[in-house]
Amino acid sequence: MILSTYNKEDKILLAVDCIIFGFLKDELKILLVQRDFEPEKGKWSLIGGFLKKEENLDKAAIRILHHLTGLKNIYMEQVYTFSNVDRDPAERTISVAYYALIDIATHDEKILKQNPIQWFNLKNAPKLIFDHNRMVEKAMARLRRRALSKPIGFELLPDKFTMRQLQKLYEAILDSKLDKRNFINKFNSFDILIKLDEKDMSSSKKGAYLFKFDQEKYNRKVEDGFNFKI
Amino acid sequence: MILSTYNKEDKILLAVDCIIFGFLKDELKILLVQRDFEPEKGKWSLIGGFLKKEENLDKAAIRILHHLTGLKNIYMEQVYTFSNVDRDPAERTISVAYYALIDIATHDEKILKQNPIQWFNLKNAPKLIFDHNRMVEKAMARLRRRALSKPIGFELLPDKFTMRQLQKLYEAILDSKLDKRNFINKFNSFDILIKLDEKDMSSSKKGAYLFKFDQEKYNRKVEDGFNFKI
DNA sequence: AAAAAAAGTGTATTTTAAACACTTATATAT
DNA sequence: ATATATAAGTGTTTAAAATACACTTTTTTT
Repeated sequence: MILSTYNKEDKILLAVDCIIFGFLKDELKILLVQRDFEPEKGKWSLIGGFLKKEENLDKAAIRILHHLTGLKNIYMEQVYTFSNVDRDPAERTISVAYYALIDIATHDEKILKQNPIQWFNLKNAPKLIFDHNRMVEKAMARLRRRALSKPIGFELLPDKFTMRQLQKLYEAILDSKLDKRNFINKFNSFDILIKLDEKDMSSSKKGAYLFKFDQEKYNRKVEDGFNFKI
Repeated sequence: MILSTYNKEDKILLAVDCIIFGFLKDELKILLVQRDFEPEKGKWSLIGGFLKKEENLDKAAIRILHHLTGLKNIYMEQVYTFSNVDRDPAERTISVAYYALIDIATHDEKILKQNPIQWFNLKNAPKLIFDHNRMVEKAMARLRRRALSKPIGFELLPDKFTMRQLQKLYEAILDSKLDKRNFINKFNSFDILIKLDEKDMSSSKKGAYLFKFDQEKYNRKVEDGFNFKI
């Protein structure tokens, strides 16, 4: 900051838009809202709102998500700040994109009480307003990078899940088929799973063992990172 | 964006701060400026300025860098947006950090004509104002990640450079010693270097062959990415 | 009793990373 | 002129990780 003093003329509205990813029935999903004010009223949009003067961006993202979905304690992370001059035709705004990861199975009732909000399969989501599709792409790239460098799943899966569900999650995020045995061997080498005595009978006759994450080891792995090569 | 219409009250000043990395004599450096206005006048700071209403952030970063250093066509990338409420004691501002990579040897004269600007070794740079040290850390983490996933060097080294210089650059960025033979073998496997007939005599009696990047192959590698394991 | 459907499991091969030390060229000092 | 000092240059062996790959188990349904 130099050669430029504070100039009121250049004050601007800052928006926060949330790319909310969920995972259900082997599909990555995204939570969208039907916009209820102009411009672009009625079109599908990311969930968003404006930063208030007395809060920081992380807090704004949490507030906006909570206000519109009732959800609390959700994993969120800042992705990128979008600033094209004409991105919002109504007013010069800049938007900071945040992404969130949600386990739909556990949280669904809460969300769907809210009305104009809806989950879409990422692959056939509608065209969004403004630069929101670019935001989704950028968040998706971030999610992919995250999946390759840290464990993912705790935020997106229910407490108990099968190996197959975990593999399908990775396949959805990385958009590629993985070998069942190699995936399990690899994931087991991270040593962050606890095998339960319980089985999930919903998807096969034999039943599939349920697993949960060892929270402490999981967190340590998130810190340390790893290298998941697909 | 929903349930919240545009509210003038929450307009805010957006700053752009630039973390400018350079490389000279086996050391990573950072370009800092002595702030010439209050608050914190006289203290060392990142180079920065405010976004104008009629430009986007990328353009603002380019303008600010050019205005303060005379430099053009410099590699810049957005890093993160910092928004703590009290980050700037004088006024509620939010700052978007950009990092830039500069080959000091080629550009130095231009920069140093400008007065209160100075290169510091990253390792013994002064304490900076506001949250600028956090910005540097975040940019450094980004630079490290970049070095592990894409070739780096074109932006930071002179056109012609020795293998040793390239290795020292990687060592500085990754903050670890690398084995000379393994580094060369690995880097050669990327097939982006052209060995010249020329030698650099400045650092040894024998002289070291100079290399340059094959621009096209380099760019392709930047696109495709790779996995550089240290 | 046979068929169908998903779960579960291990090994051999290939690729990649890591560890490691001597020779070469040349300027400078004796 | 000879010895010395300095950095450059160069390959191979070993260890670890990734990949490719197919059959058996369990249980329900017919």
